[in-house]
This record gives sequence, structure tokens and C-alpha cells, in this order.
Amino acid sequence: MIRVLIADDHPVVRDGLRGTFTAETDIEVVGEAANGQEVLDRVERLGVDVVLMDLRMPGMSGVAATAALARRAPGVRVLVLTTFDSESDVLPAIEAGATGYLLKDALPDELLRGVRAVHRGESVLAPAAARLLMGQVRAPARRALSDRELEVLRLVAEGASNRTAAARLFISEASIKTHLQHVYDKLGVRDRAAAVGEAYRRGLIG
Amino acid sequence: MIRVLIADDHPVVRDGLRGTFTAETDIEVVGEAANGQEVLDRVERLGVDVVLMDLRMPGMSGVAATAALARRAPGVRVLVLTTFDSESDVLPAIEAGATGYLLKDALPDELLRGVRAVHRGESVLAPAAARLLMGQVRAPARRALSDRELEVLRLVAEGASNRTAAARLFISEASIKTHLQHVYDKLGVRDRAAAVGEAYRRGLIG
DNA sequence: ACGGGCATCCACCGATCGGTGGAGGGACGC
DNA sequence: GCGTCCCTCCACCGATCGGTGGATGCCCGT
Repeated sequence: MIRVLIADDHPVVRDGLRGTFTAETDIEVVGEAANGQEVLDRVERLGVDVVLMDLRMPGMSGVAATAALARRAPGVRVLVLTTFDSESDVLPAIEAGATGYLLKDALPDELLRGVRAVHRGESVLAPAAARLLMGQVRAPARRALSDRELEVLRLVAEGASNRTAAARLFISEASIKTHLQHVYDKLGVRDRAAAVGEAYRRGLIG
Repeated sequence: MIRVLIADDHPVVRDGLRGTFTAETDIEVVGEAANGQEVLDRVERLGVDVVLMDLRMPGMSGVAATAALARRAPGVRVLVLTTFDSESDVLPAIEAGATGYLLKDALPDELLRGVRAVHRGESVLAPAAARLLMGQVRAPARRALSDRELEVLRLVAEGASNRTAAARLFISEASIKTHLQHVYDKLGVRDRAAAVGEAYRRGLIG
């Protein structure tokens, strides 16, 4: 039996969700919460396996509640269930420790499968959220510099200005600037000197 | 007994030098040479301790002969004896392995002391040559960065702007700029990115 | 066929930097 | 005491750079 807590500040939504699980024999809704503080409260008292968490709640937000749960009750899985697939929500929620992220327009069947999946510890992501997450996660991951970018960076490390680098590679100064902008993005720096330093530290050049 | 070889393409000069040593009981002129090739020849045959070397000779120059001696007969001391204290001669001669560098207008007494000194392995330099050497050697020779300069450079390598570097070191932006100018001078570069690159290449940081 | 990465190019703008020529004080060696 | 280096600070200027928001074409993988 999977013990579920429904966290949403709208009673109507809570009722709707509760209804989704009534027919299921392996899932039991053991409680509800209208804000983050209540979530922590109920989890502590009721013995919860999975929290269906809305992110937008008054008082303590769903993200904050998720983060608090990750620390205090790491065994409890959080399945974020929210209206928007806004990028401003997905990443913080995942970082806070959510195991799944679904949209409220998910079909009841998807929701059931989602609950069972996160209960098993599997990650569940709405397609839109998944794509966004991949993109965001791939960004901090060290994207390799392209050959051209590395070429430009080497010249810069030797003292070339944008102009002279352009002359040496037979391309325009504008292209050098673009390449360098990409290098800055990929290395997480904001100027050429830092890019050179970071490149040496990472062993990209030298 | 110090065995001396006189190398100069002018017979008159050779005679003059030879005369300088005739009265000396501890110095013996064992031969003469008119060019570099002859120097190598005589040294090989005669058992020479000190070569009085003119730099301007037809054929193999005195510098080349000095370099050859350093490899083939490292025990033989070379005392350069030339007319000009031109900077173009001093450095190559020293680098080639000359033990001393005197001008031909040196007093006979100075010359005698010079021969005895280089025979003991001591360096002998005409004052003008000495000053020039110090200057020349100190300039291209990698002048070390001061502690402060290195500190600033490290911050720059991490991406600090002049302003933020100033804030971190609790000094003014103007001082940062001055330090960096000195760094550029010492490393032979013209901008912060190249300075960072050069510093990594030289192992000053990283 | 579409998206994604790559490489190339453009214009505009403010911010920053590099270059120059100073200045003064403190430390050290001669 | 004098020279030299180091560290600090100032003002002015032109040059360069970084940021933004585009655009095009190519190639690749699906």
C-alpha cells in the first residue's frame, strides 16, 4: 500500500486528486495539506510514502517544503504536480529533491503510473519538463569547446586581440567575438583573461 | 706557469700583447692564432690554459671559437680582449662561455691580473662591459614578479576585473592597473589574457 | 523535415582596459 | 645619503572588449 499525501492550496484540486485514487487498491490517500508547513506536519505524523506537491502554495512554497523533506525525511518521495511547466520551477524543484515532475493536465492514468513509479524511486518527468531539464542540466555540464573555439582561445592566450585573431584565422572580427562569447558561456567566465585561466586549469590548452 | 694563446688577426696587436707578458715569470705565450680555426688547432696541440681572444677575426669568429672551446676543451679559459664594448659583443661572448671580457685599452697591469684571474676561474669584466652585462642580463632575464603583482595576476586569471581585484585587495583600481602594467612589462605581453597565458606557461601560477 | 550544434557575419552600446606620464613613501643595500 | 625596487595613487585618452539581439548557411541525427 502506497501512502499518499496531497499538498495543494485549492480544495477543489485536492478533491479531484483524491478521487483519482479511490478506486486503486494499492494506493491510499492518508492526508492533505494546504501549504508547505502543513506538509511537514502531516508527513511527520502520518507515515507518508509519496507527496503530491503543488509548487504554488501560500506560506512555505512547495520547493521549500520539498527541500525540507529531503533533509528531514529522505525516504519520502515527492512528485511535483503543478499547472505550469515554467522553467523557473522545474530546476529548483529537481534540485530540492523532487523525484517526479508532472503537469496537472496529466491523464489520471499517467498520474497513477507516476505515483507508483516515484514510489519505486524512479524519476518521472513530463515531456516538457524532461526536455527543459536536459537542456539545463547539460549547460552546467562541461560542454566541450568546438575546434574553432579552442583555436580562437589559444590565440587569445598568446596575446592576440580580436582583430589579430581574426586576421590569423581569415575570418571577421565579429566571428571572433561570437566564438569568444560561446567560450565564455561554456567555461562559465566573463572575460578573455578568465577564459585563458580556466582553460589552463581544465587542461584544455597548455 | 700559465700557458697563454694569443688570438688576433692583427700581427701588430699580437706582438704588443706578447710583449706584455715577456717579463712575467708565471706566464708563457705558447702560440698565436689569426682566426677561430687556428685557435682550435693550436689549443689542441699546444696545451693551453688561457686564450686571449679577439672577437673580430676573419673566418671563424671569436665567439664561435669560444663556443667551440667550451664544448671541446672546457678546461681552457677564454679571456675576450676586444676593441669595442659594444653591447652586441658582450652578451654572445659570455653566453658562448668566455670567462673574462676586457677592452684592448686596458693597462698592461690590468691585463696581467686578468689573465691570472681567469686562470683561477674567476670572472673578469671591464667596468663598461660589467654594467652592460648586468643591464642586459637583468632585462631579458625573466624578472620575477613581485608578490603583489602575482597576487593581482592570480585574481585576473580567475576573472576579476580591475575593480573587483582592487576591492579584494583593499587598494585602488589605479594600483591594480599599475601592477598589471608592470606584469605586462615583465612578461613581455600587452594584455591580461596574454599575461595569464604566459604565467601558466612559465609555471608562475597554476 | 525539424531541431540542434556549429561557423560565419552584422550593428549598436556602455564598460573596461591599456598607454602614458606622472607622484610619494617605505625598505634595502652600498 | 643615494639609487633601486616595491607599493600605492592620480588623470586623461583612445582602443578594445563584452553584451545583446539578431541573421545566414551547413551538417547531422532522428
